[in-house]
Amino acid sequence: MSRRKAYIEEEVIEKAMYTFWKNGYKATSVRMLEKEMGINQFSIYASFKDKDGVFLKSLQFYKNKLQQEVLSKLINSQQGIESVKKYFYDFLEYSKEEDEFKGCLLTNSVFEIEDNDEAASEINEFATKLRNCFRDKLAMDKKKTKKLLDKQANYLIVALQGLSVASKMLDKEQLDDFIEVTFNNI
Amino acid sequence: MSRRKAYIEEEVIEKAMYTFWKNGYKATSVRMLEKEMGINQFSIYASFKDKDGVFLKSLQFYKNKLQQEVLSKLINSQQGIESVKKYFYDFLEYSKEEDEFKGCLLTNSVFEIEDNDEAASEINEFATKLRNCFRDKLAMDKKKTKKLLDKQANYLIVALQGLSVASKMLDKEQLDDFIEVTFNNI
DNA sequence: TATTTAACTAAGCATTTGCTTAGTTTTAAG
DNA sequence: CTTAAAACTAAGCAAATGCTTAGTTAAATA
Repeated sequence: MSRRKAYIEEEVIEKAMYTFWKNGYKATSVRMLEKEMGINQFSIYASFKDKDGVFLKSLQFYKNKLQQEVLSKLINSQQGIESVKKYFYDFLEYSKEEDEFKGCLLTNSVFEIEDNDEAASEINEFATKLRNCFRDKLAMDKKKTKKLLDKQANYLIVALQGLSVASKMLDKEQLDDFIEVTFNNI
Repeated sequence: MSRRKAYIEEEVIEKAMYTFWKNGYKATSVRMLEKEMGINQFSIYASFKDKDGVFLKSLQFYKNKLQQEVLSKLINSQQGIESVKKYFYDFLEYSKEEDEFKGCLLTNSVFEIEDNDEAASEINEFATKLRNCFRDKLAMDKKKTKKLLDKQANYLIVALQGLSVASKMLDKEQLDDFIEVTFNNI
């Protein structure tokens, strides 16, 4: 009855995601998205409503990818805290492209989502999932009080955010050192 | 011979700094600066050349303020690592205004300065100064190898960046916990 | 007091922003 | 083959962006 879409939404969202990841939300214009996604502005608005809609889908795409390629391996691992340490390294690998560190799209976006509650929810949701996972892993190793588990899980989350920011400025060795010290007393 | 300026540059830069701190570089328009600084656009351009010029001066103002109100007290303290821990708390106090946490202007700006080398230098300069200070404090407490001092000083820098990001999302208690665990590790 | 220099005001410039609309092409059902 | 619904193209909209310019006012010096 009607014409078919000439693009696959998930494919163009992946391209949008990389554009947002590279430049940030505000520095990415709809013209840039048009170019990078390879579709007309009209199609962008028809498929995703507005720029915020594209951004939200991009965050979700990133989140799912990070979930599948990094977090799920951590969750499925039988190891305790050592596998969280490995998560940190895997995340660092994941967060660079052609040796250009770009940090974590979710963490970077914390600075850009003041007027976008849905995006903020996406970010908090992943942080919570990660925190719970860290908590479980911490619980595997030693007997710890509930309070200490919470404290150390939060600590790991914030450390990861620091690592995300720092990956924009520091070299690999310095980041390695950070991870090592982070896990010394946990 | 000529008319006097109706404003003091340092005073209007302080106002600009708070505007950038609150909104970030890209989300701050020259019209907003005009309003917040209380002077005409022409005066902004006459005094500071362009928007980047205002931003750079704002970063320098922030840096000097942080230096005087937080870092210098750390440097002058006779205590060792405990005073670094206190620096973290002082920084958190410094980084909020009317209970609205805003993180660290320098750290926040890491995401906004891709085309501004001078601004990047300002940020790196302060990080280096801080790292050296941390290094000195760490050296006071115990005998440590040079390599370990470097490692732990870097660790504290990255932890501080994490704290800056996290201060936008977490509550006071969680941030307290982070600081506590951070210093268990060194 | 007259002159000269710089600081001011406010209007306006070209460009870019997010988004829309008018009109055309594709597709599948009737 | 006709029809109708949706996907396309490209031009264009109002508003916002960073920055400039033409013209006015203030003040220190001669």
